[in-house]
Amino acid sequence: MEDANLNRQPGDATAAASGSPATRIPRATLHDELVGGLRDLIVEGELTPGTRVPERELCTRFGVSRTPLREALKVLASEGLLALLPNRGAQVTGLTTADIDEMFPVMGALEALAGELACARITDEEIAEIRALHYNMVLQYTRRELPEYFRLNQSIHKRILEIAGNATLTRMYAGLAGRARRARYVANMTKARWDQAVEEHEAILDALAQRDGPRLARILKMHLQNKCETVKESLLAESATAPKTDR
Amino acid sequence: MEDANLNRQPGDATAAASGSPATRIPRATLHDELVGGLRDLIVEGELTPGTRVPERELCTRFGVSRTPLREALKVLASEGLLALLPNRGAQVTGLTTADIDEMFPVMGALEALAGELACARITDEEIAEIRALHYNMVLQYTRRELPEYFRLNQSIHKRILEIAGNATLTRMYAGLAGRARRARYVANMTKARWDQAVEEHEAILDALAQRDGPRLARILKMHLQNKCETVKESLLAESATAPKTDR
DNA sequence: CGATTTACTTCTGCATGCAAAATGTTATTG
DNA sequence: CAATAACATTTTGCATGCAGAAGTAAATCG
Repeated sequence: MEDANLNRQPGDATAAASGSPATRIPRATLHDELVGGLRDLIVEGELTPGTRVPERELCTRFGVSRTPLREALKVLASEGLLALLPNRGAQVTGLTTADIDEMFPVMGALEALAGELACARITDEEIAEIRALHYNMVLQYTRRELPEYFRLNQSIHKRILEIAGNATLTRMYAGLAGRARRARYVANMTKARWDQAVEEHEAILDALAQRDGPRLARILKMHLQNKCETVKESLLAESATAPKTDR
Repeated sequence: MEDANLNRQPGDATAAASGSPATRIPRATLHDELVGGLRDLIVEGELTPGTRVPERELCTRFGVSRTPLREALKVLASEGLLALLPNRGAQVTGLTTADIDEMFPVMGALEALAGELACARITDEEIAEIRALHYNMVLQYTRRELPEYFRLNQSIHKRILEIAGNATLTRMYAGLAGRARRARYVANMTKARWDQAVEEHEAILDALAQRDGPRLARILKMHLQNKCETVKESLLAESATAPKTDR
């Protein structure tokens, strides 16, 4: 139906200028495309927190006019990824440790709920699926393949959310996780933290396999608490090496 | 029906500075004003679910052009209050019992977290404040003053959220509560449900006063479960009397 | 010289314009 | 007379235009 290339009619649609990681997933509508594309730019860190969002530049980048782009900015602002300064445009919000301290307890509560719901609904096949993901993840852990480990880790959490079968829950969690992901803490995770995370994931798998909802909820809540600490450590370490202006 | 024309004047639009604690605060920017105004129209039920949102009409109503109005529509769509149909504009989303079944467990998890956090932070003065709200609410209950009861009820829940001191949590909860409020179940609440709610609120006050976080969490979770049933009953009753077009 | 004022250049926020799609209405056909 | 076709009208989605605010560079003054 639509080209991944977003060329609009008038003459000036300057396609991808400098090397951008690009957005490969074409959404249904231009609006969704822009929201997704911009969100990626923010999460990937291509737009620096604290700096003004270059509206015109992004227009040429995506090959659209300001109207749809600004619509996307408003949406992202409502998600908390941007801050709208009156007469001063949009600004990427930074992640402070205070933000992390707020977000992770909420994510913990949501994941705990997801765990409980999932235990009540999970099929044997799904348990097997999670188990496969888990041991693949453990494999990457032993190989010290951080990126792949991280990807599988995410998959497991995402799959539990899906199994919980609550779209609202999934959406709320995704919103928070999207914001939290900006911290990109993986790079700074210590060995001890990594060991701990894997251990907790063993317990998660176990509780799931036994369909012990309350236990899984407790484990997940704790798991998120530890993740919170990991992210904060990473954030502090990063701000120590690269003292950027945040917010 | 009243006109909500917001006249804009350049240079004058800056916020009403000197901190006046007015109950009705006009939002700082036009964008926020529109988002809030439209959200009210939806929650109040003035825009019927399932029907197309009359873009042009709303423009004249609010006295703005389509650009800022459409920006607001996109935001409300991202909140789930509207659905965007490609080339067919926006449509107010209806609340099905399935939606309710999804939303209330999430709200329960969030309120439970809020209760735990609040117990750890609440001051004696705040306990006294909640107690005052509570017994005022009970008074309205004995008077069968449903609207005022409902308002105070909301105040208590909101206050607990505030005391929890987690802005992210408050925002997420507010988003869900805003959507749920469209059910306007108050009118259809049975006496039994009302009695039960007041009883549970006694327990809430008690747990708060004792700063028993885990207990408060349990109570709130249960409280929300019951609220979920109440809302669904009301929704079914309403759809039986007024069988409108769904979605 | 540093600080302020002034002139100029973006940039933001909103209004308007326009082509394509959707919708509504009348005409036509079997 | 139901169904379809042809046309007119409205609506949507995006581009563009424009006044005013914010930012920037030059000029003036102490």
